[in-house]
Amino acid sequence: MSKIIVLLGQTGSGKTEISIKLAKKLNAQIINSDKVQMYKDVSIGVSKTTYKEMDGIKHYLIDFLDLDQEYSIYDYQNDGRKILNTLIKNNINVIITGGSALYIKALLYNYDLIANNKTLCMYEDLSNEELKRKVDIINSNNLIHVNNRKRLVRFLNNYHNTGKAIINENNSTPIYEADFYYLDVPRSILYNRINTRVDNMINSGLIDEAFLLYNKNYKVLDTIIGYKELNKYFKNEISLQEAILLIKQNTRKYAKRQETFFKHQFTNIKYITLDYNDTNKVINDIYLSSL
RNA sequence: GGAGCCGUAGCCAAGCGGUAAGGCAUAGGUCUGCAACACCUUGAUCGCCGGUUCAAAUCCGGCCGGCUCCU
Repeated sequence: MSKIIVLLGQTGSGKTEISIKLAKKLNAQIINSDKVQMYKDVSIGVSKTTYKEMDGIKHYLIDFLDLDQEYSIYDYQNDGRKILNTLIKNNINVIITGGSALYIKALLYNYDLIANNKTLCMYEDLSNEELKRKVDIINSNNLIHVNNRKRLVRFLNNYHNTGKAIINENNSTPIYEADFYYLDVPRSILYNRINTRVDNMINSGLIDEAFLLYNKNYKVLDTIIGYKELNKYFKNEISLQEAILLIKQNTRKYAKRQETFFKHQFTNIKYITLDYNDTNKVINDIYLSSL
């Protein structure tokens, strides 16, 4: 019977290396669950796992999307489950790793997602208060904050597309049996790693990579850390120094959000303390605990 | 040596006599669809000393520190 291991960890925690070494040990294959790693043409800024780093381990759902291609969490759920089912059928162990927790949830839990559930109406003529009132009428138990316009709009679109007033119900039943591991790294160490990683990205040519893509005007690039800040620099809105500091800061903030979200969403997590001087120990710990 | 301006939380900054706006950062948190998103919560007694006043970050004097100009 194949095992499913979910390797959680903040950006910069070292998931990639651990996942590949673990895959070798478990004879497993890897499904990527990081939204930005799915895109082609961005590599330095997203720390895309290179072919060399993969070291012969089969990876799925990585480096396959065009930057202007639409791909929703619904698509991911579908594609991911197909792959997962095939691997299970063939008795192959699988490791799921990546920073997009919501994608992992949608993949492994009973999330009812509907195809083509697009945001058709932005409700630009309504104030936050008016939007909130509309949402309250449809579902008085919703916990969406008045100021969270993006979520309010999404709720209303969702309702009109599906007729469902979804509020976080029935989403915590797992469909697949999986073990969750969280690479626990002390805040100060993680932040140092993040800061030096950004410096390394710059030294490895991130500016050139970003500039090339900047000229092609892909909209997603204004949402991806590393590219959105450099875009501001290319537009002469900030200096290079400011852009670099912003990249570091935004990455740290993202890591912080990941931490709260992982801990909040996945209740059966096993925490693994990471010692960077001895990563083999971590791999061994996970390996033994997964048997 | 003289003249002027300035000194408010880690940073930026409002207030100009009635008991410290706001923004950013930090920290904590929320979360079913563009999720590396969006949102919530979070702090000081105002350079120091003295004076005036019922009351001073706000007025006066001295000192310290910074900036600009003049000789």
